[in-house]
Formats: sequence, structure tokens, C-alpha cells
Amino acid sequence: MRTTSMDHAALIAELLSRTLAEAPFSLTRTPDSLVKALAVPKDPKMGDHAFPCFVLAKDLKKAPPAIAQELVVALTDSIEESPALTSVEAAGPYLNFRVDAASQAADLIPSILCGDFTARRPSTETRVMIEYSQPNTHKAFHVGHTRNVSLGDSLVRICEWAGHDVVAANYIGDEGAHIARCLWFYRNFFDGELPTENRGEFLGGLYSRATELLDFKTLTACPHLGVVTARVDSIVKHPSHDGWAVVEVHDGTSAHQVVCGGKGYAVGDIVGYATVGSHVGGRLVGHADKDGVASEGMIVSEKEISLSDDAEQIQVFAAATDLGLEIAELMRTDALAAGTSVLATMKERSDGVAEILKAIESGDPEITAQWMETRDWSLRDFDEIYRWLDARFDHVFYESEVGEEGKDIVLEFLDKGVLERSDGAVGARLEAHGLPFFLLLRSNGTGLYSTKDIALAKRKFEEFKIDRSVYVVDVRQSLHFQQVFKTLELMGYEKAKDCFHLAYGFVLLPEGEMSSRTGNVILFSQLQSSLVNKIRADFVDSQDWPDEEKAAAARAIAIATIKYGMLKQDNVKNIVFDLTEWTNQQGNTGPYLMYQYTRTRSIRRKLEEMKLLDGVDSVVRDWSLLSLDQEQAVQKIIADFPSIVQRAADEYQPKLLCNYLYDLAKTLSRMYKPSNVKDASTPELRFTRLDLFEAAGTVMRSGLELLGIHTIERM
RNA sequence: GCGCUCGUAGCUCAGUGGAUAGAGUACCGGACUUCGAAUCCGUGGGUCGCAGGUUCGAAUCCUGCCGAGCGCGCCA
Repeated sequence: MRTTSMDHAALIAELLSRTLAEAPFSLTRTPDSLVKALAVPKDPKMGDHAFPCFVLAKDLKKAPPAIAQELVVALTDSIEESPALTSVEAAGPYLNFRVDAASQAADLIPSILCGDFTARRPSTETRVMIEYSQPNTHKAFHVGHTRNVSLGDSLVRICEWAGHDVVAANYIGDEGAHIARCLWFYRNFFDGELPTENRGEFLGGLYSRATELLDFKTLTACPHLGVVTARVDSIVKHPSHDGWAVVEVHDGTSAHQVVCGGKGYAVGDIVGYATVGSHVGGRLVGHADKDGVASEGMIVSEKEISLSDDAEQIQVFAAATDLGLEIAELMRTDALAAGTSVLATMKERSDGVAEILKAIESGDPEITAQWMETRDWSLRDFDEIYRWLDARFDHVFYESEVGEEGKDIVLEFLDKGVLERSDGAVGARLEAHGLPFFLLLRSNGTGLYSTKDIALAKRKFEEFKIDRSVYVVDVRQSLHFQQVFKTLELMGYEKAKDCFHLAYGFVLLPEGEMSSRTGNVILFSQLQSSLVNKIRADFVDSQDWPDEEKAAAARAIAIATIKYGMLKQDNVKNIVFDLTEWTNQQGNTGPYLMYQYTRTRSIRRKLEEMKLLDGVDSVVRDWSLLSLDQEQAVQKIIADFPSIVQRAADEYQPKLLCNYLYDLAKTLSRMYKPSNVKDASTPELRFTRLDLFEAAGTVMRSGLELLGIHTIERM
């Protein structure tokens, strides 16, 4: 029978429950509720489990310290009869219990050494799909993406350990506008030679260059269409709204009446005027009724045309400026040759991309062939990355396979009245559920990201028969997934309530946010080589090992570095990826944990070398010899392993396991000096200590495996 | 404007209802004829953003405010 600290807590709760039921207490408290109340004493010297008596004060109408005193007396007999517990003491309002360390060790350590203790729990018969990674083809895979992979892969392992039937799924973005952009650049501007490896990363480079060319902001300080120069002809106060003015402007061809809330302009000034139909600040400009006054178009502030952060100040142009000029042209940068129109250039470029997108959608044979070929380059890169990181996928979904299905589902539920039309588009009206309108079909009938998510979810429910669905996706998409899950619920999918968006924060660099435009980005291949190089220099190169072992060790430590760094922090918080700090051999890092594990391995090696292993299989262990504080501390921690992993699985939080393993490593390293194995005075003591070290090592290795980190034997 | 998230030591972070709030890092000091000093030990460092509330008890739960980040129909 395996004994864990959870069992001790249950035992104590059981005793308490029975004692409280009798006189003089006569209180009903279920063992379950008492387990929850149990705490850990502040100082291990005080005991192993604590019961705060405050919770009984009201019902017993007594002061907590008095209750503690009475309970000690009442509990003494049953504690004496119980071999697992040695004592109970009152300490103020607390009741402190001590477990019998030797009897705990007798159960715990052999159970760890035979593998039972850290093994997977019995099946829960629950099928959980964990969807993670979701890279886009034709885009670069960078450090940020490894956070997702580390998280997803670790959750797969942890949930599997907890007994769930886990389906690890990927969902690859292999269609959409980003591919058209990439191919547009490739076909029209690229004239170099194709690289022989990392072609996916190469495509990502083309994509960013395309994005740059398509970025209106690089050509003009005013990246808006339809914002033109106009002359202010008159200004009168708005009849009912203070601070607003009714303004008459003329754009050279016609006059318009517009209500304006800004300041800093006068009659005769030339201002920026957004015409009806233009987009400013993400909103469509049109006709409006401003407190009873008709307003057509809008006069733009400095902020609205990206000149400053001032949303009040109206931009005024030189008096000599012609009327009706596009401000985008007027405020052009020198990125474009003089004489070339900004607007015409932008139109030409975006038309080029649109043409490719259309060709892809209509199945043009030449473009389709190129799409498929380049798609394959990316997929091959991804495979290599996953293989290196040792991330597992049981099923891969592709966006390209759910698009059509998504549209059909949306139309079906539009017919059923679950979805509605709005401005020609189709979506879910979720206002009654506290969420904004959820667009599912464009007014031109084409689908969106959201459309595909509906079809994808349906497949997960129906084809994979899953009980729970976890989406490992960055925190910016929180609202999106709330909308997806709510829409699925309205469509009648019962499993919608078992969908969970596991949101995580960004990966930042010491220099700030990653941006491919400013070059502040670390691509995966760069990450891999700088990591491996640094680790070789810091830990491996100086060793006298075979080349093969050196290479394996460098990779293992590199993976420990990156995965542990990505997992140790709270899911939703941003992480700063700092190579120097993460490879630090001291402190809370992957290499430190790996090192502590290898130290447990070197003990047996040393004994072997000194021929001190005779009788290791036959000498009977005496667990009461593990009496040092440092030994007790390690024993106590390793007993907690199952409950920690269980919690990590329930809460989808690998960081709980990280904190636990760091605590174990720290406690373990304090044990080396005092609990010396090779100098132990008797074989009994030597092998008893050896077992404790090996048990701690086994727990460490098992925990690291659940984080996706494989240990090595020496470093 | 509305919504979500975060705010703990100089810095990076644990701790999410229990006893005197902890690590790492940086600074300073100590411990090696090592089962690996790639380590360990010690000193200093705190209005837990602010203000109320709930509770025997709040860094933790609730409300308001301040600050930062992210998101908010035809992008993914």
C-alpha cells in the first residue's frame, strides 16, 4: 500500500472527524471538509500537518487555543494506536501532527524505486484534446512559438500522467491572405537563389518583406484613403452640445456640413477632411446625426491621421495648399520615387496580392502547384522543429480542410435562426450574453478564421468524441474564444461548456517586444544554434566525453533551458527571453535542475568505482537512520509528487511542477554534504542513504519528463 | 467609451483564505586534500499599487480608484 502525504492528511481528517463526533465536542464534520482545512506548519520542526482550530470556535463557543488543548487530550489515544502518526501537539490555536518518518519511508522509497509511485495514474476514461502550436505556413517560426509548444507538449504529458486519454492536436494555418502575400513577393520581387535548408524560414522572410511593402505607413505619414484637404468656410457653435462646432468645409468640388469636436483651427484654414466612405481609426466614416445636427464626413485630428497622440488638435495645413488633395499624397515619405503616386502604388500592390488570393481560391493550376510546394517547405521545417523539441502530435488539422465545412455550418444555423444577417454579413448576436457581435461570414459570402473554428470544434466533438477540449492559444484571442464557445453553445453543442481556452502571454526580448520590422526577433534556427553553442561552451566542450555524448548532452541541456524557462512562469504573464539568464547554472533554471539530477546519478557511480556496492541488493534498509533534517526535508518533498502533478493537470499549470522541482533540487543539494553516502559508517546507513538519493533522483527525472525535458547521466 | 488581464524586495518572479510574506538575481561575507564548489551557508533589503468591505484571520475573496498591457464585425 502506497503512503503519500495525501493519505496522511486523509488519516488525520478521519481521526479528527471521529473525535469531534464524540463528547464533549459532539460536532459533525466530514473528513472531506477537514482535509480542506488542513494546512502545513510554518516550520517543519513544528510538525507535518496542522489543523487551525478557528473553524470550530463558533460552534464550540470557545477560544481556538482552548479547543486545541482539548483536542490534543482527546486525540492522544488514537494517535498512539496509529503507526503512521507519532504525535499531536497544541501550538496556540493550531494542532500540529507529526507523521512517522520511518514508516513513511518504508512505504515511499521502495515504491519510488520500483517505479509505481511516479507512474501514470489509472485511466479516468476521459478523452482530452489539447490543441497547440498552430503555426502558419509561409511565416517564420520564432522564440515566441516555442512557448506555445513547450506549454502544449508539457500539458499533454501531464494530463496523460493523470490518466486522461489525451489527443495532442495541431492546427496549421495553411491558407489565407498571408500566403498570397508571400507568393506575391516571391513571384514579383525575389530574384536570388533558393536556400537548400530552412526553406520555411526563408518563406517567412519573404512574407515579412511583403508585409513591409504593403504597409501604407512606410509610404506616407497619413495612411488613410479618402482623407483630403478642405477649406474651412464657417464655424458656428453647436446649438445643444458644448465644445462642438458646426463647420462648413469645401474640398474644391463641393461643400459639406460637419460637426467637429476638435480645436486649433479657424475660418480660412486648410484642414484634413475624411470623406464619406473613408476609414479612419478603424471606423467607416459616413453621415451622422450629432445631437440633432446632420454631419457629413469628419474633420480629422492629429491623432486620427497618425501625426501625434493628440485627439483634440486639428491638423492645419499651409494656406497655399490646393483643395481636394489626398493627404496620403501630401504627406508622403521619401520611400517612393518622386512622381510616383502613393495611392496608385498601394493599389497596384494590393491588387497584385488580391489577384494571387483569387487565383488560389479559384484553383488556378500554376499558383496552386506553387502554393502546395511552398506549403510543403514550411511543413517540413515544422516537422524538424517538433522532432528537435520532442513535441508530439497525434492528429494534425489544416485550415484548408475546414473552410468549406465552416461556411456550410454557418448557413445551416442561419436558416435555423441561431445566426443573423447584419449589413450583408452573417454572425452571432451575443449581446444578451455580454459579448459583442461575432462575425462568421463576410458580406461577400467568404469565410473567416472564426468560421473555421466552428467547423474545427464540430469535428473535435463528433469525429474524435472528446470529453474536454483545450486550446493553447495566446491571450489576445480570449474574446474570440469566448465568442466561439458561446456560439457553439447556442448551436446546441453540449460539449461547448467543456472547451477551455488556455491563454498565455507573450515572449519579449530584453530589448522589448519582438518585431520582424525592426529586426528584433529570434528565429527558431537562430535560437537553436545560439542555445547549443552557448551550452557547449558553458557545460560540454571541456568534458572528456565521446562526441556523440557531447552532442546529446548539448541538445538535452538546450531543451531543458528553453522549456523550463518557458514553463516556470505563470501562463498569462509575459516572459522576457534572456539567454544569459536562462543558461545561468545557479538559480531557477533548466541547467540547474539538470545538474542536480546528474549529481544524484554520480553517487552510485562513485560507489561502484570504490567497490562499495557489495550487498546493495541484500542489506536490509533501516529507514529510521534517515534522521537528519536535510534527509527529512527531501523525504517530505518527494512524497508530495503525485498531488502536485495532479494539481498541475487539473489547473493546466506546468509551472506548479516547475516550482516543485526547483524546491526539490534546492532541498536535495542541501543534503549532499551532511548525508554523505560513500563515507557512511555502516553498509546499512550507506545503502539507506543511497536509496533516498536515488528515489529523489527518480522523482526529479519523472517530473522533468512531464515538462518534456529528458535528463542525462552526467554533465 | 466598453471588456479582459496584470500590479509583491533595486531587478526577475513564487505564494490565491491560515502562524513571523518567500526564492532567484545583484551587493557584501563565509565554506572545497569535492559521492561534482557547475554547489552550499550567512547579512542587508517589503505602506504586498491605493482606499474601503467580507472574515476569528486577506498579498489571496468583493467594490471603487490609480497605473501598465491586451482586445473590441467583414485580419488571423
